[in-house]
Amino acid sequence: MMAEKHISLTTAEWSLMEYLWENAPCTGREASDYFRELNGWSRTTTLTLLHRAMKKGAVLCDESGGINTYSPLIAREDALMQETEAFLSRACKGSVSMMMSAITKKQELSKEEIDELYAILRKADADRASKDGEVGKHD
Amino acid sequence: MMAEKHISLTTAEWSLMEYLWENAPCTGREASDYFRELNGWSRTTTLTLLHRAMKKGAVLCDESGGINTYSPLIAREDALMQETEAFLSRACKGSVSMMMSAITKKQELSKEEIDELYAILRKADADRASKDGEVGKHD
DNA sequence: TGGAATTGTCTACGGACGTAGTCAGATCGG
DNA sequence: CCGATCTGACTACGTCCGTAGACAATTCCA
Repeated sequence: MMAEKHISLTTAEWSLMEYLWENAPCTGREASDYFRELNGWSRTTTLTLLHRAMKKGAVLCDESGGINTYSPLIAREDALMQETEAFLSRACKGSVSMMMSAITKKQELSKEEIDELYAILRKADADRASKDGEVGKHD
Repeated sequence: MMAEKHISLTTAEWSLMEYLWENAPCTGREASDYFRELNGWSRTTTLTLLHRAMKKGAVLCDESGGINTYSPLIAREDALMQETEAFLSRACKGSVSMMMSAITKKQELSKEEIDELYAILRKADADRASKDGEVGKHD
């Protein structure tokens, strides 16, 4: 398997990628129209971002037709994991609980969110247990 | 209380602050020695970082003695919350669970970590519940 | 007290980023 | 086929960041 390159996205690039992830292959025009609406970016700003993302290997450009179309080359999940890792090591000494602690202090989590988090944890726990061959049980 | 300014720290600054948070008031010499060991930074690099952090309002410099001493002006917790917020909105559309999901997929959480996370969640849950019940208690 | 060592300030430089203008080449409507 | 558009590549510029050298000011030892 290819060695997943470490591609780190800037804030503007996250915005861009977010659009690409949801709007499959799109033309520069479509993207720039969207971001003109959303952020007031000029057409070339969007194009520049698109190019830089290509250079980073985050975006693919199909030049076959008369008009280029762009698509994401990396999965949202991968980008997010990479970003999360960077964040954790930069600000939390790699400690997940330290971060969660900060989050729960800062934000009012809704009951739904808390429930979701429990579910995620249970799954993580199960995965860990099965891997270790243990029988972990939490609820 | 004063309106906590939004101070965002760069990676190098996090490193610096981390040192300050643990080594109370320290001299430039102490800090630069530490970072020369740790990262190979030259003395002026550390000093520059210290100054920039001061300009941002993250660090305080006491110039009373013959030698300046530096201390953090912001709490680790505050910096972390601000950073977390930025991260959440940049890469997770503000969704905590999306982030946790990414984390659990990426890292192998240890049993201890998972337990800690449960504890944090339970506390958040309790806080939320009590708040819904007893309205009107603010300081 | 004078030179040596320490400390502090100022300036710098390359690269990344956000933002965007310019202009040439491709394309479309008539 | 030709001008009006649209598209894309290239260049630009101010700012931040990581990194650090140069040099001035201060302090210390003999």
